[in-house]
Amino acid sequence: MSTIRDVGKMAGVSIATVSRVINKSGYVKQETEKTILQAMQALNYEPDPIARSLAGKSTRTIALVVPDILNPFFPEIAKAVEKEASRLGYTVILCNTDNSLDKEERYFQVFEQKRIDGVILASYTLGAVQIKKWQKKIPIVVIDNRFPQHPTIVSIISHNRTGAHLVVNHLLEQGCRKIAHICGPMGVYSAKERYMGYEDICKDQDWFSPHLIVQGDFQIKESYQATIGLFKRHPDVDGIFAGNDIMAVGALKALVAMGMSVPDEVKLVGFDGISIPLVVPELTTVAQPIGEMGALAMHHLVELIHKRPLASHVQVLDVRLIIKESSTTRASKEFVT
Amino acid sequence: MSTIRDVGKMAGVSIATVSRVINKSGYVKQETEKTILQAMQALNYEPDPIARSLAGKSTRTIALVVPDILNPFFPEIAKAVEKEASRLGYTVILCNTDNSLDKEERYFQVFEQKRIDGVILASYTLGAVQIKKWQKKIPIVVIDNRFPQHPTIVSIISHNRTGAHLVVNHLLEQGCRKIAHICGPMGVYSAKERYMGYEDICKDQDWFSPHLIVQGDFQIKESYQATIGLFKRHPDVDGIFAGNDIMAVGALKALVAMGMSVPDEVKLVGFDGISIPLVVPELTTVAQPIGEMGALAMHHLVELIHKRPLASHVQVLDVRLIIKESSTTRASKEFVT
DNA sequence: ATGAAAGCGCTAACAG
DNA sequence: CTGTTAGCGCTTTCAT
Repeated sequence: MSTIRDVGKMAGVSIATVSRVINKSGYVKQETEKTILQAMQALNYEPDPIARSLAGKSTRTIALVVPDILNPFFPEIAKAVEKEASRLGYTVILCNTDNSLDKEERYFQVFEQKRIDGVILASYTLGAVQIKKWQKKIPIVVIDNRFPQHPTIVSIISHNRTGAHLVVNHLLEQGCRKIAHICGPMGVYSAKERYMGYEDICKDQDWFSPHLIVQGDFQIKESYQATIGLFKRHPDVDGIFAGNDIMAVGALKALVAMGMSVPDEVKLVGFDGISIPLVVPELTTVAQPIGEMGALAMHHLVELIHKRPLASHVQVLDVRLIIKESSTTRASKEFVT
Repeated sequence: MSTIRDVGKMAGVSIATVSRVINKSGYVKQETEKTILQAMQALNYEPDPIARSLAGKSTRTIALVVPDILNPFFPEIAKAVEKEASRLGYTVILCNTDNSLDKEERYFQVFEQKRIDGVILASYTLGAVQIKKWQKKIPIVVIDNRFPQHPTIVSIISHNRTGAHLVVNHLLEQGCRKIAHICGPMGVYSAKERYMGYEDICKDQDWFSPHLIVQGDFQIKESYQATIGLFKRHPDVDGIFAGNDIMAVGALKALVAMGMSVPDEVKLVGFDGISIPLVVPELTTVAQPIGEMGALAMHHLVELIHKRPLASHVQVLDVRLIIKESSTTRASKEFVT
């Protein structure tokens, strides 16, 4: 591996000048620049990122923190973030927290130590106060969560409440007369918004009862149990809005176990729009623009890193209802070839 | 942030001595060490990893290369790798290649440049020759693949052929009389082994025909099409062994689309044992010890990094058949609470 | 427009 | 056992 000194020597200039052309900083005569560029080519020179980091500041590395990489939502985020990062010349380190505050704290310490340039944070455990604390030391973009009381926290989120409206209206159109909701953790903004969206529309229906809302935790298992419990109390539920796709899977499994058919007896809708078709029948869901969220998060993070002002700290993206089999009256059996 | 010099000053010793205690290298008087440790505490000193990397060699960073982070198999690997890496004080950078040779090459160039300590490589596109080329520059552990012709390539894989035997025998026991196989890319060792395992047992059955083997590519979509095609030619197939879980999902969707019931008319088995329950009915599958594979890969990689000899270059792990609903005659409907 | 020189914070001979 | 010193490869004033 050749160094900046080799290039300087070959081009007959000082390393300072070489550095200038590497960084496109300061003035360099066209001609000199050309000579240097040629020398770089000839020597197959690549600036050493570690030395640059030590001398300068940036490590061109960002961290992606997710609560549970096994939930397909996060691989999709990861894919988008990584793609965009790669495009921008950044490297992504992956951090799985298992929803543990402790791990999150430890990671952030590592980030500071390793001089990570920025963090894309998906967390339902870390509070606004902690985030703001770390934010002083390192740029952070929050994804799929927000803190309305703390508008200085940059976040990317989608229209959860509107999405919930889409779900409930769709279910009503499909003829449902008793729609239940399996909600996510109420401490989580997006879960709460989805819940409120459900309530917005349902609370005025004559069949409505608060008992139709059961608590999940964004995991399959809990949702399975919740669904079983729900039907013990309300065997006549004919529509379920699950707070995310994973919980919809749990609900579906419960329904099948109880011998109920989807969508004939109960219609089921999820939320997230994860692209891997999890179940048969395929799930109707509200698709968040996951790829866009990841790319946008990366984009905003870079703006933060360069201390450029952001047009808005909170970006709310549109969602759309993807209607599949789990919520529509079964059509004639056809199959695509 | 305090530096090694601050610590030296405070403890009244040279930076060399401080460095010695940091690295536990060379001799340091007990007493001196204590003083230094105290100074480190007092100053809240943390050695700068970047400076260490520049002066020394290791970056304590490894790369995890996966072909498709959306396939749930890889998040499971990622989780295990990251967990073990984190435990060992390593950071993991995530690289998604979309099965593109080009991207893989580019990533390896970045690894070299960034002085990544090692790579855990899941790839079905990179050939043994390329791997050996890179291996000269950077330690590599291959996961879920192997190159029998090139025993110097360290790899972690499981008993795919045996797993396939388990599947076929199980299907036969369940009364299947015509078992098809949706295989993965024949260039991929594990896919081939699974295929051979299938063939080992099936080729002597009176119903056997090579046309019962259809080509998939480890993706849902292709598998769906393959299944449709298969049944056009062989409507009497009553058992399917899919080369991985994702393809089993594709097959299931096709079967449902064609109006066939699983497991009543056709029994279906996958391979991988991904932990997220993908479909209803739940999939019978051959579980690879995914977590163990990830952890072991990380472990071996660290051995390579430290140039310690490996007991064996190729480690083959046991698999086990997980019997679920997709392959067993439907039992009476009970549900767990 | 270019160069000289002083670091960034640490490791690793080498010398005592 | 400990200190001195020379880098690692680059960025960045400060001169010229």
